[in-house]
Amino acid sequence: MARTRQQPGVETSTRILDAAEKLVQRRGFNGFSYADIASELGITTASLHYHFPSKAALGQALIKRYTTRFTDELSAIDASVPTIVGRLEAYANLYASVLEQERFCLCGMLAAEYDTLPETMRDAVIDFFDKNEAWLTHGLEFGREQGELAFAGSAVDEARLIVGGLEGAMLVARPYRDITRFQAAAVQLLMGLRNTATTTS
Amino acid sequence: MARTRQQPGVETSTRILDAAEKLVQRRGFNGFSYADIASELGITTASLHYHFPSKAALGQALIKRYTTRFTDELSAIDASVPTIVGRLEAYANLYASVLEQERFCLCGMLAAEYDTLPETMRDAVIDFFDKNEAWLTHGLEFGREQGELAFAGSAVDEARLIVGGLEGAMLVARPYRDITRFQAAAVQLLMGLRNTATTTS
DNA sequence: GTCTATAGGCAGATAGAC
DNA sequence: GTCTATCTGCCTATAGAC
Repeated sequence: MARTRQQPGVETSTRILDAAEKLVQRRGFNGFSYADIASELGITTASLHYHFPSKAALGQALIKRYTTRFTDELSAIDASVPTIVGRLEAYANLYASVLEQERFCLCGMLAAEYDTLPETMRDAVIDFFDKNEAWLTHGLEFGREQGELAFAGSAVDEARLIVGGLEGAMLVARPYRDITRFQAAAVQLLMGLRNTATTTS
Repeated sequence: MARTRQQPGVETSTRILDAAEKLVQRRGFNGFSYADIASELGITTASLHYHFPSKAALGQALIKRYTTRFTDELSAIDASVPTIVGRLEAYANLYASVLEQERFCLCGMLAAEYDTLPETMRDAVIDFFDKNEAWLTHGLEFGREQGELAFAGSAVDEARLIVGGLEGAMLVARPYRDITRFQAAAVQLLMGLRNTATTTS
């Protein structure tokens, strides 16, 4: 019915993942069916099973691709943004761009549904959060050593506060359809980290 | 099968709401069925429809009861805890007690599933967050006037940061089955509000 | 790779007896 | 209020033709 325009050069498996990703981020893993993807792509559900034999397999592939894309973007930030404050802002903007598409973080959504997920998907969700936490922790430690940042507790706790804070801000902002709620929270979470004591020009 | 022990004095509708509430908080509104409630209570799904004609009606009743109970607890905090810092700690403990039962906030879960919910449930979810925000905003403003609290931005923004921060901390802590992740985030969110400049004995 | 056809199960919901 | 019986529809998944 509401089929998207054909993209001749794109692999069918990629188009399936794109459609499924959007559906999970908006409706949850338990809130969509193979029929939803099929109607959007103009193929049958039987064809979907050729590419992804089970919904669990599709879900696992979804998280894996999402995590890879995300960590690639983190590497790109490291390579292009010199300051830690700038990197943290770029990190928050990754979340903001998801919200702008009227979606929730894929793994935030799956964290809510965690109890109902197959084991392989659970492990992949944890892996996503572990990698977020590791990247942030490293950046925060480095920023504090450099004197660019200042915060009271441990870098890990600060990293977890940021991940949870951004996920929660997205979660609550979405029903209100108000991106400024997220933006305000992101600013507050990151502003307090700036070291205002020392001289960094 | 896994039927809970009979509670002779408790209304059936109450027992239905209790079972459904637990299921939604653990598995989501799209992650449970009438059959789940029926087997837990030892009655049939047809009986459930006598008490709640549709799943949407059950969901709406669920949120309404949850919100009422929550606001009652907020009133009890106001009546029994003198300091604003103490009230905020008690507020965070409401969330912590949910997590201790291996559950997610009912409305946090429904916020994730928001796009799939019937209209009446959506409005009730928004109402829950509005009431949280209003109570916090009032407390924060009062605390700042009294000199007990100190924070840079507006009270509303600070309130929204706290709601989102606690919801997100719960969301991420649950897959890890690690309550300390939530506790650490809660402490960090509230600690920074203390006014360390003036004299409050 | 994609299709038709279909299996087998579970979903929410209703009618009507007790 | 709770039951049995049943409806209709949707779900994931498979077999086998093209």
